Amino acid sequence: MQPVVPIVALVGPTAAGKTSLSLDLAERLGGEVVNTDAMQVYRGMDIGTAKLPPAERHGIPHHLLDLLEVSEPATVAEFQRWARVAIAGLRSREVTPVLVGGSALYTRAVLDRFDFPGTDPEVRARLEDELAQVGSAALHRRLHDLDPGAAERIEASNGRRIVRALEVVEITGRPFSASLPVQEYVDPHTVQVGIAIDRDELEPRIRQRVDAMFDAGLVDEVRGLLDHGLSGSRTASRAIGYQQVLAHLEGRLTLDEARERTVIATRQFARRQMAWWRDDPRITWVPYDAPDRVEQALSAVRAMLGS
RNA sequence: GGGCAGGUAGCUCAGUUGGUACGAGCGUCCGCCUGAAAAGUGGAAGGUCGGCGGUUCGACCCCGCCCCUGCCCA
Repeated sequence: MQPVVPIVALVGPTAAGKTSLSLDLAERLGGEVVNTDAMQVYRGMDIGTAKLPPAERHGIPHHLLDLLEVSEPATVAEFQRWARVAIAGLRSREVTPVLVGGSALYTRAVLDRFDFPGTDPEVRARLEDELAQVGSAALHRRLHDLDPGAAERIEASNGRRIVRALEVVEITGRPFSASLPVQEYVDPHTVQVGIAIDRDELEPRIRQRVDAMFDAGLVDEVRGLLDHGLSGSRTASRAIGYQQVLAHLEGRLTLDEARERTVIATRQFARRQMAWWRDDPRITWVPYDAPDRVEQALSAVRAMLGS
């Protein structure tokens, strides 16, 4: 009989200590790390994404890092495919995948039953063009005619989601499901461990981390990525820290403003992250500062395997 | 010491020729989220309008004094 190889996913807000716990978990489980961070997939985005340098990985292989050039757009659907392939590959070798990353949608897209309807660059481009021309309210009215259910759930001001809904309707001829799917793992042998930390405790850590990033040369990193097409990019240039430093390099923010805006954006991001996981009853939460947090996480894994 | 400008939401600022502050952006808080998700987006809370006194039926807006900030003159 084949042993069951679990899928372990570590979630939690930025700056809570996911990376360090992931190393411990992978070590104890004989696993390898699979990144689920939307921005760490970019080559050259290291300091600002808090990417663990190879020398500090304790010899544990890390997957799904450095896959894209900053000029290339990233998408969830594509990431979902990569991640599932990587996970399947590890499990076939009886290696436990330890997923780590702060991108909640990415993580759910990998673990849960998420089906992304296709996309069509031409349709998308045309709709985006229209959005710029007539505005989101007009497109929302059209969506209301074509797909009342979706229009109901999407704000008339959210051009992005309206465009995507119209695209799906046009391509598939079916309504767009404008809400998240049910929380259901693709593979039942999945465990999610969340790092719990109060926002009061997180705030100073975020500030510290941002300061450290700037001190470590974030501005130079961004300057270097300019040659690789960072500023024109659709996704990479929006990353927290990068976006603000870019604004500084373009003279729209002072260095101090860029740093402060980065702290604020990170704090807001952490809030959004927590909102994602708060309503997922499947997550086992361990306090960020619990001395035995590794043990707690491991027992969550054992509990799942034993059940 | 004198002159000028200014003191309105946590911050930066609008505004009312005297009739209950319509405020805005940012921040904060709460929510949404299926191919940009470190993205996008909805809602809410927050103000003794520098202080004291006066004029007036009524002042944040007028008058006086005072305090604070910036600039200029001495």
